[in-house]
Amino acid sequence: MWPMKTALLDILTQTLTGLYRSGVFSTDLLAKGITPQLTHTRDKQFGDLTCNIALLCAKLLQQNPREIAERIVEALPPLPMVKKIEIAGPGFINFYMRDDLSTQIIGQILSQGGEYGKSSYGSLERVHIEYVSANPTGPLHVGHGRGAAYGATLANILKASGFSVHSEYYVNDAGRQMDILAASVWCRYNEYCGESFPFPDNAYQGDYVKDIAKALFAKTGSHFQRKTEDIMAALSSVDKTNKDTYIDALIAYLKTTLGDEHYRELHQTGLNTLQNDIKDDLAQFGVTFDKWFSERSLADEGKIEKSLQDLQKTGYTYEQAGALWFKSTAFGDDKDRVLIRDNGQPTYFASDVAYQLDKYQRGFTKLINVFGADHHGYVPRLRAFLTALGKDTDGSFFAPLVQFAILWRGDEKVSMSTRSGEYVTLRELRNEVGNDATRFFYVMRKHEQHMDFDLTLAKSESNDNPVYYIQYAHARICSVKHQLAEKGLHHNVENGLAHVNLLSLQNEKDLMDSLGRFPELIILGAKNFETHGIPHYLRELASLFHTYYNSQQFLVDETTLRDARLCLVNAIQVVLQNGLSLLGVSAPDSM
RNA sequence: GCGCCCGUAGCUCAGUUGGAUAGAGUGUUGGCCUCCGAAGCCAAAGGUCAGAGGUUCGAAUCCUCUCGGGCGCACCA
Repeated sequence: MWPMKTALLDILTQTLTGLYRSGVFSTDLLAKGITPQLTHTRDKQFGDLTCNIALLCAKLLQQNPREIAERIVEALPPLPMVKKIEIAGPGFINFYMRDDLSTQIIGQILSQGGEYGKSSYGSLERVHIEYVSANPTGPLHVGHGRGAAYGATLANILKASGFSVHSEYYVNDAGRQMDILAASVWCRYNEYCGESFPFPDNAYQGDYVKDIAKALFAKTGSHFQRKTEDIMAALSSVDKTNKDTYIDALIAYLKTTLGDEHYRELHQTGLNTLQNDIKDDLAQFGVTFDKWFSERSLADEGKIEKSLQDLQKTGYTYEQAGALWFKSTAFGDDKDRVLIRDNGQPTYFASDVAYQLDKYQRGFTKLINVFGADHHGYVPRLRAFLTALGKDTDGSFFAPLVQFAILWRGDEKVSMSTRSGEYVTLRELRNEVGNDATRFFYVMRKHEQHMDFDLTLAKSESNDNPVYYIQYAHARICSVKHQLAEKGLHHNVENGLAHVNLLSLQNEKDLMDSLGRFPELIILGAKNFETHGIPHYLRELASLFHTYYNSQQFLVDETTLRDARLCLVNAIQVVLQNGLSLLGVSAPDSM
């Protein structure tokens, strides 16, 4: 159906131009930005495809919409794919497509197989997609999981739509949070050595910190140990009621007492352990990246300095109180932002400026930054500097926000706090619910929609999860094929394809219609950066199949009808597989 | 206080970018296995699209306000 639809749309567009040139229409609609649109009808009494262009331009042309529709229909060239055209209601133009058109889709799907659904819509445009990018200061939690599932699925959708996609995880391996992690590891390590120095409130509380400390001790012995009284003495002048200054003082003390080399080793141990853990976790979740991009490498390679120079050339920077500021308010941000702190250290924002510019310099023409919704306040300042540097003038920068998955344990909301270490990890969720259900569940909701994730329901009644419904349809198809072989029968595909016209039941027509919509569904997802259309579509397709299965026997005695039905069933299987594959969900033969 | 996201069936969510009678799942009620897998199918019931204005041929969708929920507002990342 899809190639026909675009072809018909082209013809409609040409017809409108023709009507303007020949003076029938007083206005060039296309020049006014009014373009025809073809949509699938919800009700078959209105045909297969419908166009509302006459209604849209009625005011502009100062004509009755039905009259306009008539002019358009009269001007259309002969359309071999169309059975009937009707003008209905206030002025809709309804197209009834030829019946054999929809049956052709079966042959197309069977010949394309795993390629069916893919298109060249993206024209191999180079897209950079960054997602997850969680700080390596602890294991991924269920909030990160949603971003991971969304980003990976979106990347798949973009690839299938003909974009050249490069995916990246930005590793925040520099900055204060990593120092706090290092300090946290060291405190646990020192405890392990037998010291009784109190663990700071705002250090990372999770048990994984203890594991890292233990491993560090096993590897290095008590080399990093410091006596409690020595630490107390060193920190005696620090205000212990202010958590932030206290932990910063502790970090400064560690850097001094351990020396550069050993501090780096401590720092690196925490980083490596957690990053590997995250990498492993995501790989098991079916989420992999083309590149893990190190924040620290930007500073090491002088890219921060370079991009700040570029930014300074724009004139939108200034110095105040010893710090370098970016005048982001000139571009709609709430307040100006610090680039270089008064202590000479670049901020996270400065790194990100360099990172985003680096993406452009690597030749990407479309940048997608998947953010957690709690970072939405960060987007205006990113847009601000891109605007200042003349990037994103063509709307090449996107920042889809993924809302939180709010966890519920029965009626109780699960509180999430990274610092306190009280949160459900992605790994726990995967182990209890399963990868398939987890991935499916995450992307079946619109990414900007808040999502309720009821753990007790997901765990105790996982059979109710819609992913099983779809997988069951696939397993049933496999089972039918198994039965076919057991009965000693053979599926003659050629014969079936030659007689797809036998598939004339309403249910069969609905199925073919649905199969034909798959490619444009993927493009729609790529256009809007939306993943939830695929799960909804697959559920609907599975539902149509289950209805079909219950109402008709596939393995009938009439060879030709059987061959034709099995062709349809095979086509359904292909689309189920292709669709599930986009979601990173398996299509099991049996369950 | 300011900004962003959201409010659709008892619950969880779709709604083809402003179109024709607002749809699914789940839950409730009642049916369907001598038959390719009952993790399935069929049917019934369930709505002032949070509320009030406005824009127009036409609004769940767009603009304003009100109410309610979530999240942000660092020289943290």
